[in-house]
Amino acid sequence: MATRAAKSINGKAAPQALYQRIRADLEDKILSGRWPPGHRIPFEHELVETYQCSRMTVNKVLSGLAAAGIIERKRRVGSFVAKPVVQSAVLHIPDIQAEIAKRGEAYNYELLTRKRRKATKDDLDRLGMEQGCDVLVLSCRHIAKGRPFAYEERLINLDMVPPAVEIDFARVPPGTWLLGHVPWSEAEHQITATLADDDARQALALRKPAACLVVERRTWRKRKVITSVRVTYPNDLYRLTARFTPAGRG
Amino acid sequence: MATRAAKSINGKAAPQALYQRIRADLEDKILSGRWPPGHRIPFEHELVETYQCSRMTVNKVLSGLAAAGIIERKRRVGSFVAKPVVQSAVLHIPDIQAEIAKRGEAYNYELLTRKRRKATKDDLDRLGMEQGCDVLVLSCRHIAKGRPFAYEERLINLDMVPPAVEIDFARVPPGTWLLGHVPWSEAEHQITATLADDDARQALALRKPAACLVVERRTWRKRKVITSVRVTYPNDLYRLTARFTPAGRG
DNA sequence: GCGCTGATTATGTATAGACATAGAACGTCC
DNA sequence: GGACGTTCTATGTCTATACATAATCAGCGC
Repeated sequence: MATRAAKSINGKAAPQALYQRIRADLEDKILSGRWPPGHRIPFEHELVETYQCSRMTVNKVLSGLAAAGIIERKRRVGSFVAKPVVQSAVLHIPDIQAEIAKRGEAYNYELLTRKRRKATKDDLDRLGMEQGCDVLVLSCRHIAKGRPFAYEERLINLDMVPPAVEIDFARVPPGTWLLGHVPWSEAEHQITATLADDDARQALALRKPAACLVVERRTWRKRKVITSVRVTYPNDLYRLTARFTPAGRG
Repeated sequence: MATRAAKSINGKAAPQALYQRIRADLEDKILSGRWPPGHRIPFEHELVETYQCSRMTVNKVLSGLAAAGIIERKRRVGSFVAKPVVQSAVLHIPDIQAEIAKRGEAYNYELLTRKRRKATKDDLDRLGMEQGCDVLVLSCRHIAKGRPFAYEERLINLDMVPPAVEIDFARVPPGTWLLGHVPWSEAEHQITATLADDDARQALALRKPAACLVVERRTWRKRKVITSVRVTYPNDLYRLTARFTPAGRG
């Protein structure tokens, strides 16, 4: 079993070490959604059978996945795909609905516009894509204590998230739905301060120009963009906090 | 060697598993600064001697530390304490000087005020501390291409960083110096958009009120605050980006 | 039905031994 | 001196085995 070199598992390029290939294999099953959150991972002894290696090796893989928060393990019970993290401990720009609820304020949400179209050049720009795709274009606003709290403009890549077209986003905010249903592997935020543009000013019911915090986020799965969103917060209503520890030092 | 239970290494509470205690022990040596960046970690076989365990066990510890970015390992060479991350891959609010240099723009820096004092109530508030301490109070501005780029107000906890009092911050920006000389274990950012206050407006040479991005950061080592800084960027000159991947999914 | 007990089982931790491999150090040859 | 192989060694990976431990489950007595 110690022979290195090729021995491809399911036909993809072999990284090198056996345990890395096993890990890549399992991660792929999970991140691709084939094994959804809550799905039971085969027992260690089954994986030993599957990959024809020792238990120590699959144990190393599973321990690593658990440490990375991708799976959860319970003694005597088994290992399961972890629920997607609603809110990364790292960057606290979560689901706006949950955010407001946590503060104990009344939450309200309104879908302003919804359009499905082939991506325009501008859409592709915002998504950071080259190739065309179908997109769902949404704008909405979030209301806390009766006051407009955030204005959200979102693009969803329908090629990556076909089910999104079926969802009634007049009832459930797109961010909430996406967080709960679409696994992602990478995210990028850009944060700027600007004076609200006309759309935003209208949606936020701002009389005169005001400083706003603008958060633009793009989310990927496997190097393909899932969604791009720009959220505009009036200056006095939002405060973004990010707290972290250099990897693993907690 | 398989006897669990106590067996305290260096007299601190034993987490439980041997490899966890070894890890805690090494991490402590590193984060406390006793083993500074670049310091050579004992060879695996030496650690085996020290902790009286098998090489697999110390290997697991060292691999973990390497995965967490706390140490770097090189075959045939050894393991070394990693250089402090100048710029976390996670939150990109780095050294302003380096930032501007990377853009290839002319950089200039001016110390505006410097004061040493017993922390006032307000200072303690900004540091998030209860207990009094000595602080160094600095304000300065960063200039790119001849134009004020950022206004920085900083507090340094001199109890945590005594050498700071010796440094000539008219020559080297405090952020640059601190990043290079003081290890930290945790940081928190708060980001808001506001209209520049008077101090900031003057320092940034803004004629009229303008939307500014305000980044407040506090940095800790071992639960004690090292420094607190508030940086104000005129709206059109700065864009904060944060890119990340849920732990370990790279 | 209820609560206790003990068996079962998957994971958690640790071991010793083995071979692979990258890269530094050293020596050799031209 | 500089371009080469060779050796040496610390880390990288893997195995087979062992025992610990937590949680579940079945069986028992009442």
